[in-house]
Amino acid sequence: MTCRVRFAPSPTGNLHIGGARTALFNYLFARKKGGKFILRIEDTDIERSTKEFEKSILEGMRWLEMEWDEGPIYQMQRMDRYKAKVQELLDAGKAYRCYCTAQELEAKRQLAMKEGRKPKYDGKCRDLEPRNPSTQERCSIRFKAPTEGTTVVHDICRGDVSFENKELDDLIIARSDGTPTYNFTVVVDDMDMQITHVIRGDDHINNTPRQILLYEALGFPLPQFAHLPMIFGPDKKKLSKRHGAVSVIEYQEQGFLPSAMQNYLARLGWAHGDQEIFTKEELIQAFDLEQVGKSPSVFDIEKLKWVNSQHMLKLSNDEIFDRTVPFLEKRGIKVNDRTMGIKAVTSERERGRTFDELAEISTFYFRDVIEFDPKSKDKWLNDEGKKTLSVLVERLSGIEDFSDHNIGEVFKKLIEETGKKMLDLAQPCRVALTGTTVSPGIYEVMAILGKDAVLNRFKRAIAA
RNA sequence: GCUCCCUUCGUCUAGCGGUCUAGGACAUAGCCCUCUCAAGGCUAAGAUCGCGGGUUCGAACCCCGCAGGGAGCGCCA
Repeated sequence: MTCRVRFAPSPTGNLHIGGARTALFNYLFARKKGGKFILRIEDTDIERSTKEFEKSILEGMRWLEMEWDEGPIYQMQRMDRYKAKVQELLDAGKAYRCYCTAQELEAKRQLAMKEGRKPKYDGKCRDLEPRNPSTQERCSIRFKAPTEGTTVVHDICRGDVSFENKELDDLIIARSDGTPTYNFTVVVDDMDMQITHVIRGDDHINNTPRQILLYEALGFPLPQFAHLPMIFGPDKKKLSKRHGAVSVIEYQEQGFLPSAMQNYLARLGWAHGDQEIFTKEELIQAFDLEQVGKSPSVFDIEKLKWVNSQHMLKLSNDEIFDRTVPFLEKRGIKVNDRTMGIKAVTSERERGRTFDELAEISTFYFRDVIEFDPKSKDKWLNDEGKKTLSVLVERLSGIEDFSDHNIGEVFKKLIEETGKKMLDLAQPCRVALTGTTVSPGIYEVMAILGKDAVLNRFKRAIAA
């Protein structure tokens, strides 16, 4: 039987880091096994679901290159199917109508907590004589769960986890407005979609025994379960807005590569020996659910940046440039000369760990007027520095072919004549040209900028 | 409170009874390279394997307690 897995986000927020990792593991598993990866939108929370969030989730999926084979399937379009299944359980006596009000239930919950009991439904309506539903009295439908015995979850990642059925209560499968609830729809959907492996976050493990009971009541064979450990923020608390960027699209906006994000996310809770850097193909090849760890991991942006830099190193200069352009444009820079642009960005490529960083440090090439960093200016654009620049203006003007090599010759000659150190020549140039004391090799910078720009910037620095 | 789960350097992790005086990676520090900064190379520091008991000739790995952390306990998903 071919494997069928699904990712089932609810469109009540953007695709966040944790969701993306879950999606990725499903995706990798499906590809590795030659199975199907299905996308399902769990949009039954009408209050909070929006089309915008759904679009954003799909965008995130596409950005991370997790192509789905089927779907998206919308739960809202399957209402009739759920209702039919609820009726089936009702007819079989495996579910019953509950007339308790939400307020009543909430009061009982509070009381139970206060008294140190587990706040579960007391079964008040469980054995009520069935009333005539046509009276239109508001009621929810509850699943009649077994009160004794043990339900064992055979989990691929964590082994066997057992629950006493008496700890589980009669969960509501349909609200009083007739709409089905999560634990019920997941089961019906996974059954109908013939899901073979349910791979999801381990915040769902406590729901799993209930779902197993539902499978049994509905007379369906169980899928395999795999619960993935959570991803935490630096404070070891569940990742949330407080930790900054949680949504994957924000990482796209920060100039990370999809392949790097995949790589980093895959290594959270999973490892393949000592290997750190993986291509997508390598991930698919090496991925194994049984190797997934059990303990939660902390999301570390620094390591993500490093992984990203490693993936950037593999790109061609053209590709690096093309991916940097949007980030230059964000800074109001329009690159007219592509050849020059490629040279400029290439000269900086090892200095940026994301495309956003790369764009930032490359801007000086494209601005007509650069700003001097105050500290750098004080240190290097002093009388001595300006004198040096003046001499250079004179010497450099004489160069016809303004090349790396020829510029270097001028510097060497000047050093020979004056006995000055290279540092004392290079730094004033750097500040004059880039505004800071950090840049690629100074000959290279000059050659890329071109003679006119260099001389203009020198003159402006001397006058500053 | 109750139920379930987790626990190896600051962080991600390797380890699946002897090869562990615990390996790699990020971050940190230093050195090399060098016109600055990166990249790259080398080195250092950093984990009494949460704690306490067992089992065993032998335990990070198996068992039992304890502690800490997390998740769930919704007419949310």
